[in-house]
Amino acid sequence: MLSPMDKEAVIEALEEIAVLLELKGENPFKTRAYVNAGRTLERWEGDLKRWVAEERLGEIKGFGEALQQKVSELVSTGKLGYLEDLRASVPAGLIEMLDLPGLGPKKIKALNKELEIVTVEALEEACQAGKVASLSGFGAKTQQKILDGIEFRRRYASHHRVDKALALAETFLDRLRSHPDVIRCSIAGSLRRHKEVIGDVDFLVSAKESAAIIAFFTEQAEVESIIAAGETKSSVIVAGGIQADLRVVSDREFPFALAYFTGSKEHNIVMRQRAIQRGLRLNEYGLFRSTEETRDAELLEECATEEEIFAKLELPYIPPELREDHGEFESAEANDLPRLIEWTELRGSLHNHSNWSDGRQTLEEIIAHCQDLGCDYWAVTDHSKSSFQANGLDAVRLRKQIKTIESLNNGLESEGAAFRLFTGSEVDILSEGTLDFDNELLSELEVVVASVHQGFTQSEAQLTKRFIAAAENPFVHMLGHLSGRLLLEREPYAVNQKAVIDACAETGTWIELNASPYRFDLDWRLWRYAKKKGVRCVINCDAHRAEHAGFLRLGAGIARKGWLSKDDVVNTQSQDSLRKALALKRASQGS
DNA sequence: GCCGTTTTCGGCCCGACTGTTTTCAGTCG
Repeated sequence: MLSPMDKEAVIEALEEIAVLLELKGENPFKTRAYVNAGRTLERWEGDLKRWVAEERLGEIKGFGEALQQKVSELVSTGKLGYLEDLRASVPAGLIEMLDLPGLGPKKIKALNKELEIVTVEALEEACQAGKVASLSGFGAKTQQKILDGIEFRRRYASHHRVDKALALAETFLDRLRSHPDVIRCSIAGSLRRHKEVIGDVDFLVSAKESAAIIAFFTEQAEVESIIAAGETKSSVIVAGGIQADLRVVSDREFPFALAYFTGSKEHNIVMRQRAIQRGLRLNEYGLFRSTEETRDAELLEECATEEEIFAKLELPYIPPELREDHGEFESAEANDLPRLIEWTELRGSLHNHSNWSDGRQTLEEIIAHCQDLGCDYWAVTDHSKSSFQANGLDAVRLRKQIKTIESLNNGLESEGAAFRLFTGSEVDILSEGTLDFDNELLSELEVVVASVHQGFTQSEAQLTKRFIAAAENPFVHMLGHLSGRLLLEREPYAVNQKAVIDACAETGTWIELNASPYRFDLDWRLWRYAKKKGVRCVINCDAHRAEHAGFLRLGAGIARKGWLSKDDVVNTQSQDSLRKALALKRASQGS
C-alpha cells in the first residue's frame, strides 16, 4: 500500500510536471499553471489531506478541475498516472539539457527529433562530430556553445556562495563607481535580494553614454570570457566561474531598471499587474500612462527613486530582501511591513570557536579582534568531547577554559573595558538525544548551544526527537544549525523543522541563524513561521577564525529576508539585558 | 490549464541579445 503524499511531495510532482510539459513543447501557459499551483501550495498553510477529503481544493486560486483531480489523486493514492505517463515519454537526459546555456525546450526537442539524442553524453559526441551545426536553426557557434556549456558544468556548479559573489560584486562596484561616466550604480538581482546562494552577479549603471562602460566592464582583469557585449548589456565569466551581467541605462531610467533587475521575477509580475490595474504600464524603462507598448516620454510618470515607483503603485517601499512575492504585497497594503533588522544593530555572536577546539585564534586574539570591531560581547562555544574530529573539549578542559576566560574578563574589567567574553559550549546532541555534558557542567556555562554533529543519517522521526529533547533541556539556550545543510554540498538532515520550532516555542528555546555562508541555517523561508510562534533568533557567526566575524552582516541579510526585526533577534541586546535573558531562559524553564 | 463586474474565448509580463536567417525564432532574465 502506497503512503499518501504530503504537501512537499505534491509540490515536487507539480514542478516536475511543468518541466516535462515544457520539454514536450506544450502551451507555455499550461506549463505556468502547474508552476503557479506549486508556488501557491508552498505558501498555503491548510491541511491538504483534509481539504482533499472535503473536496475543497477548488477554493484555492489557480486550482481548476484538472489540478483538483491530479492533486487529489496524488494525496490519496501517493501516485499520479498522468505524471508516470509523462515521465515515460521524456528521457531524463533531456531534462538535464535544460541547464545548458543556449538550450531551451525547442532546441532540445529538435535535437531529440532530428538526431535521436537522449543524453548529455550523446549530445557532446554529436557536437564533437559536427552533426549539431548542420541542423536547421543551429550553427557552428551554437554547437561550440553547447560544448562549452557541458565543459563549464563539469568545472563549476551553476551556483555560488554569497561570500564569493559579494567579494566579486564589491570589487567591480568600486571600479564602476570610479568611472567618470557613471552617474549611479548598484548591485541588482538575487545578490541585492540577499538570496542564500547566487546564480550570477547583476550590476546596473546609469550613464549618458554606454559604450565606454561596456568596454570598461569587459576589460577587467578578472574577466575570463565574454558571453555578450551589446549596446546596453554585457555578460562575462570571471575567474572562479561566476557570471556577471551589466546593464547600462539612462539616469532617468535607473530606478525603474533597478526595480526590474532586482526582481524577483515573481515580484515583478505582481508589480506589472498593479500598474495595469491602474491604467499604467511598467517596464525597465519607466512607468507610462498607457497600457499600449510605448517608451513615449510624454506619457512618463517621473520617479527619481524606487520609493517613488512603489508610491505610484500605492505601496510603501518594499525592501529588496522581501521581493519574492511571499506575502510582501498583502503586508504592504495593510501597512504592516516589518522594520527589518540592520546588521549594525548586532552586538556580538553567541556561537564561536577558539583554538581550544577547531578554531584558529587564541582567546586573547579573539578579545582583541572583537574589541576592534566594536562588539559588546562574544561567546566562546567550543566543541564538546564527542566531536573528537574537531578537538572537542572534555569536562576537565572545559572547566579550565572557564577559569581562563574568567581571568581574562577580570583583566578587561580592571582596564575599564566594557567588552566581555562569555563562557560556553557547542554541546553535541548525541544519537540517543542526550547531551554530551551533564546538566551540572552546563549550568556553569553562560551560553549553551546544542547541535547535531553525528548520527545525521537517522530517520526524520529520530532526528526530530533528538532536537526536541535538546530544546527541552533547561540549560540549553539555543539550537545550532538545525537543518545541518551545507549549501551546494550537502542536503539538510531529515528533520521536521516545524515540529522542532514548535518545541522551541513551548520551551522558550532560541534558534540560531547560522550566518556562515556555507550554512545560512535556519533557512530564511522558515523564520516567519518561527516568528509567528514567538521563537527568538540568534544570529551567530560560528566563527572559526577572525575574519568570520564579518558573517554577522551576511546573517543579518538572511534575517531580513526572513522578515525579522531588531526585537526578534536576541543578540541585538545590550550586554546587561542579554545576561538577564540568558538567566531568565533557565529560570523560567526550571520552575 | 486557469480565469472572468469587458465572463465560456482569448489572454496570460515583456524586452535584449545571439545566431541564424535574410526578417526572425529561441533563449534568457
